[in-house]
Amino acid sequence: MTIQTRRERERAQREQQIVAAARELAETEGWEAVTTRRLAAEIEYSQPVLYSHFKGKTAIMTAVAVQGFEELADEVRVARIAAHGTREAVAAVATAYTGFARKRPALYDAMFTHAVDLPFARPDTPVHLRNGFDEILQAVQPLAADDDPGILAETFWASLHGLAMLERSGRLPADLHGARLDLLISRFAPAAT
Amino acid sequence: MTIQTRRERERAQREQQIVAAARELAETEGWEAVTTRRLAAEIEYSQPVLYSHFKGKTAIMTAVAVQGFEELADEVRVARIAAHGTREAVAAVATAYTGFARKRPALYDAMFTHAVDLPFARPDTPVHLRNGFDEILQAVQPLAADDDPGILAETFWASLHGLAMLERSGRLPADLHGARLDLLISRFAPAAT
DNA sequence: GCAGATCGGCTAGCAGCGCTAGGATCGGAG
DNA sequence: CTCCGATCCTAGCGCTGCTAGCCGATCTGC
Repeated sequence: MTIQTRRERERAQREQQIVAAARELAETEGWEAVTTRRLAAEIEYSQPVLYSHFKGKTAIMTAVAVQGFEELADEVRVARIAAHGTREAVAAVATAYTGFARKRPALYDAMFTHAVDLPFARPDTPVHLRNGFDEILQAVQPLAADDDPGILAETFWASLHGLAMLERSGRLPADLHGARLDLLISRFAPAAT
Repeated sequence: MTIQTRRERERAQREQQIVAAARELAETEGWEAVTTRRLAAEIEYSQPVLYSHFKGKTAIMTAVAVQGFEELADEVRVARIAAHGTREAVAAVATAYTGFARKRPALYDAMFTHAVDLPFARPDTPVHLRNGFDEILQAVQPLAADDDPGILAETFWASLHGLAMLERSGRLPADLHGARLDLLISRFAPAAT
């Protein structure tokens, strides 16, 4: 009994090690440096061990992405709660969101460019994946007026995501990030609100 | 002389063949199916021939992406010119842009997810890459008010890109695309303009 | 306490990838 | 006719994700 629980604990630990190693490697050297051999060396086990934990490499990347969604939601929540007033909350959320994307590009990539088959926009969407969206929803809800708050949140989210992506790939000059954010907020939360 | 020109012509043709084959393969089976071997078989030459035309596989993908930028700019231009009034032009541009992304997902991916090292947002950005942006700029310019039109166009572009990407990966329900687009336009081009 | 089943992790290898070295072949020039 | 240069191919390198099959350690039943 105890032996078995110890084994399960060790196994769970190792699984976390794998995810952590993948994340760290991706964040320091980019996802193209994350190979199953490299990962195996990092956790000091042989390569096939990875496959007793995950179905494949993409499953490992998905696990990293899920971590990312949790952290992103946390950071956005903290920023939103600290802000006073609707417009400030929206601005705080926007800044936190794009800041996260800029601060952790590899993680953000795992979440939005790679792990494509996560169950989003479905009734069974796990809470971890919904939380980030809910933060945006909370922030922009007062601005909905006649519009559906959900649609509004989706659209605002998409705008933030688009900014993050285009800036990250150098398609938009990075130094004007603040100006773009200001403009976006001015269009969604006009004047004094 | 004539022989040499014939050779050059054939060579240019073959180069176009390669790009066309890469694009078609990507659009029908996805980019993961586009391998240099597959490509070589498609043009009925051996694999190393590809490398006498392009520096590597990514260069081929970049060539496909450039084609995409030209076509996207064309489609957006046609839509914008056909529209009357500022708001209608903005709506037309938005619909054409997101429609292109939905109609040609592989091509759009090559343009924005893969070919990362295209010279954007720099003084020497080639016209092909600027044209699409300029169409957006033309459309939204009248809405700038006190804001910089360039910043406005960048932000609007980012919103469209974000919508396209999130919808494509199933992170936003596809059937509400129109509602999101309407809302976005209502925020950038309010009421009767 | 010991034989047999079970499980966990390893070594080795497969098919496929992007890319390249080196040789054959073929056309034009002297 | 011979040589030379360009063109294209075969073969192969080092890497990838992934898997088959073995082997030792541990757990189970007698």
